[in-house]
Amino acid sequence: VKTLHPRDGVIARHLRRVDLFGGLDEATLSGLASGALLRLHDREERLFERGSSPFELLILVDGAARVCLPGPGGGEKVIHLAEAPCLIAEVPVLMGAPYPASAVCNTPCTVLALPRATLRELAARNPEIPLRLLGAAMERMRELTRSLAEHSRRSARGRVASYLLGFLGDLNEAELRAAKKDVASFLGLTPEAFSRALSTLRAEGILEVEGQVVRLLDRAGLARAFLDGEPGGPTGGDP
Amino acid sequence: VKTLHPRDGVIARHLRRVDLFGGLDEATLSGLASGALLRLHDREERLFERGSSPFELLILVDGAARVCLPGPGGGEKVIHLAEAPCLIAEVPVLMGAPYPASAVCNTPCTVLALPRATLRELAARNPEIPLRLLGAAMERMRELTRSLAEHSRRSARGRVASYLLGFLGDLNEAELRAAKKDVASFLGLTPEAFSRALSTLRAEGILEVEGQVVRLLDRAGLARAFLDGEPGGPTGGDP
DNA sequence: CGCAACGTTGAGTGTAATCAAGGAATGTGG
DNA sequence: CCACATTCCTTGATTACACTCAACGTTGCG
Repeated sequence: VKTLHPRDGVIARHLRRVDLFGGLDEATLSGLASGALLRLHDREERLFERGSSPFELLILVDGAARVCLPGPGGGEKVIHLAEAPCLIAEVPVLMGAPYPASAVCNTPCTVLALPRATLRELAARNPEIPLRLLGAAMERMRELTRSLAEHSRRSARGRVASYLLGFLGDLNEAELRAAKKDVASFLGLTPEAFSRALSTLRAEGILEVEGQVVRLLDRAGLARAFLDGEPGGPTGGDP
Repeated sequence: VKTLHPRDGVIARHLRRVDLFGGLDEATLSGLASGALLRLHDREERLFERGSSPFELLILVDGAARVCLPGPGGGEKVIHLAEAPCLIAEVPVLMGAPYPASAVCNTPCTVLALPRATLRELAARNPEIPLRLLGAAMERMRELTRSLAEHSRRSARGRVASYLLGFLGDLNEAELRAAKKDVASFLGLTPEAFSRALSTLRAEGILEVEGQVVRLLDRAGLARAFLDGEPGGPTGGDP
């Protein structure tokens, strides 16, 4: 870990990139900036530990991290893949409750840390802030329920296709900012099963994989794979 | 649906049974009570629909319900089993965001509905309230992450054991307040797999099942079943 | 009194986990 | 700069588990 002390303008610029703070006025932003710390973390460094108490709001401004629960056999189950710019574990910091999971850097990460005291002070002056944090929490929740439903899908193929569709968005090329084994864990698969699913999709000419870069060749094909294993197929209605 | 208009005292008494409102002062409670509606729902009636916007906070004061996402083949995937007394979907109502899932009564339900306007008004006067709601949201989140991790467990046996341990708590007899097929769905299993898992545990003398009533005979045995299929078993350390 | 939904059991199949091995990539120390 | 170690990724063979399909007993409801 390495803490930087750049001019305030730098921090404010980082803050503006985060959706959460995008629309705030200059005064509030500089207030946030002056209370914040900028830190650099190496790969595999831990941002926080499950069970410990948060004393600052973490904002990932650059890099990627994974949020995971300790698995039974010493392994870990990834429950969230975070990519900058985003907030991490905003709910615990608001509540003062212990972290429900641990976070580890997948790449070198630039993190903005906002002490609870500063956050509360600013929240008191600007009621917009807690509402936005709550909104972020809501988003996280939606994502978790989606993951949960997704895990009930039968085929590995379908789950991988679903993930890639959400991951690629409108682009037809993107980089997995996590080890494949971690993506596999996130999807509730073994690394082998994930690798095989990718191989199949590649063999079908649907995509190309080069290291961590995924290139989409046939969006319709991926959409078809996504529907794989759906019992009823497209449900038209009951006669 | 049937709306009741009991004396205020009745509603306040219901409110006090909910953890969320347990510690509030009389004035606040009666304020809440006067703004609330008491409703009775039949079995299989829907409390709210995925996608629609919440205009009131729902408090389940009696009965049980399931929260579910529409499955692909017309089926449904249960993501939460709610038992009175508890709050339902507190985050959407706070944010004004659409419900991420639907809720259906498993049994006849008594529900207290608190309009958003009333809730906000009270929240403004008593800052304790939004904090408590946030706490409830936090709890829900913790549960979701737990479920997610649980779904990665290999064996149906282990998942069922895990669920029962949490479900029974300190008691050694409790009633599933949901159809077995819904519990199965919640656990990410088919009804058949769930039934078989229960059969196995019963055959081993670990528990008895009578309709929806589960009686625990061998807590240590259930704990052993819970550890079933753990790759490393109890990890002592590396030589 | 039938109808429908649920729950249980049986038999067969398929998919993903497991075990095993080799190759590629990354990072460390001489 | 190169040997070495470690981790990750991939592929193959095998197995085990849960899903599917099917039949039957039961319960509750119209």
